[in-house]
Amino acid sequence: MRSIMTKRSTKDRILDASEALFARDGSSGASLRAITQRAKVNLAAVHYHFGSKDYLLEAVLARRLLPLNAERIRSLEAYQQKAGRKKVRLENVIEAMVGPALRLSRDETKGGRIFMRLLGRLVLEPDARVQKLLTGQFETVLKKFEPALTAALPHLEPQDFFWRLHFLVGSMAHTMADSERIRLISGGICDPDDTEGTIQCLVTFLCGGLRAK
Amino acid sequence: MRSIMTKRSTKDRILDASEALFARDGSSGASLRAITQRAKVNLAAVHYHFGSKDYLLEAVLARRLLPLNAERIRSLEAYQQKAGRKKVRLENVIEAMVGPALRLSRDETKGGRIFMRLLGRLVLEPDARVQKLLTGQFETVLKKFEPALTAALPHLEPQDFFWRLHFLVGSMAHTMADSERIRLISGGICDPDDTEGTIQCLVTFLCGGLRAK
DNA sequence: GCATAATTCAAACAAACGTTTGAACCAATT
DNA sequence: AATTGGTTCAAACGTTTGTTTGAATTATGC
Repeated sequence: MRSIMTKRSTKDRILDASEALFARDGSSGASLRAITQRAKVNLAAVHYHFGSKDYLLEAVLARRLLPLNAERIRSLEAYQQKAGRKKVRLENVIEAMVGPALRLSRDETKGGRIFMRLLGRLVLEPDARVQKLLTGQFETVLKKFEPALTAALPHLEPQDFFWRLHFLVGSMAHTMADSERIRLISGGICDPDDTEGTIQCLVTFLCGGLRAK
Repeated sequence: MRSIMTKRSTKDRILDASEALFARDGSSGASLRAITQRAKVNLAAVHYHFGSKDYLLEAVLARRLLPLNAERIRSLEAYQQKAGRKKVRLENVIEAMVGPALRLSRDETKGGRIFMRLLGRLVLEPDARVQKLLTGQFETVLKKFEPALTAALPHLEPQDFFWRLHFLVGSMAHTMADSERIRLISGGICDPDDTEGTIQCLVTFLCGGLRAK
């Protein structure tokens, strides 16, 4: 089996269906019955493979988030190596931060905007377990990026530094999570499917904001 | 009645409790039983006064959103009047856009961060009725702001213009909705309770980003 | 103070929820 | 061929859900 007609496993089918329905209906709005029906899987399979609905949500997150953050760090290290003993340009640091995330958010074979919409929703969900998982992930990334960022922005006071980092996260999250509204509001002028164009546009905006005044 | 010991009406008590629980648990996670219990009101009162859970959510939104957008437009018009026949500075246009929203998000007597958290959650909820209400509100505001914005950013091509507007919304929404994480991540350096400081910091960042390149 | 309307109340409704159970199935090992 | 361990299945568990009902209560107009 699984040679050419690669039939996805029960676990994967549940993860895919959960990702889609958690994103569309929220973590409490999506029912296990709807999920298992979409996955063409028995209702009890969720508890057999994941233990509970909460653990299922955790698994959905971990599947995408761990590779994403690994890729961010890998990308930053590549820029650092290319820069040698010089410091990395701000544009490159920001690209390493938002590029992988935006590429993931546009890669439909890896959840794409579906997962990003879910992520956007969960950021504001005060469920303790989810919050711990998310902020833990973010702090891991921040730890790696902070030296390069402060080096590229030497004149920025700590207070402004963190605030602007906060604004950065907002722009990035909003762009990842909500990719169709921009098309609507711009009257079709902006194309969120042009991933690299979007990234470049976002990086320019963010660097302008970070360097301001 | 209602002279000094101003006892809030059943309707208002329901709205307040709904706002809090919709924000904390999501629009499907918050149950009418939890809401009516918090409001110290009979379960059937929701259907008597609002018709259904969906209409209740609409009422919760309308109560804050209509005055907010009116205030934004009022503020922009005040800057326009002060500028006379000269064009309004970008900083002032942006302040008129994000200032009222951030002040509302910090005004606990008017829902404050509770309402903003709810708003942040609903932006990503694809429920048709909610989406129509939200984008309708935003377009009303955008119609009023677009001339002043393009005048203040004459060198920006339409595509960049709309993208950066999109990024602006993201930063603003994230700052309004999630006011405690910044304190945590900055290690206490940033104080989201300093509303005017936050606004100024955000305006600086956004103007830098909008003017970039 | 009576009649009429507006509001509140406890109780019940069917439907949907997450979770559990125990038997059935299937692929491999002995 | 029998046995084992992992997996799937239909059915049921007890709660909780949004909503409805009809009577009780309170406020309003005359």
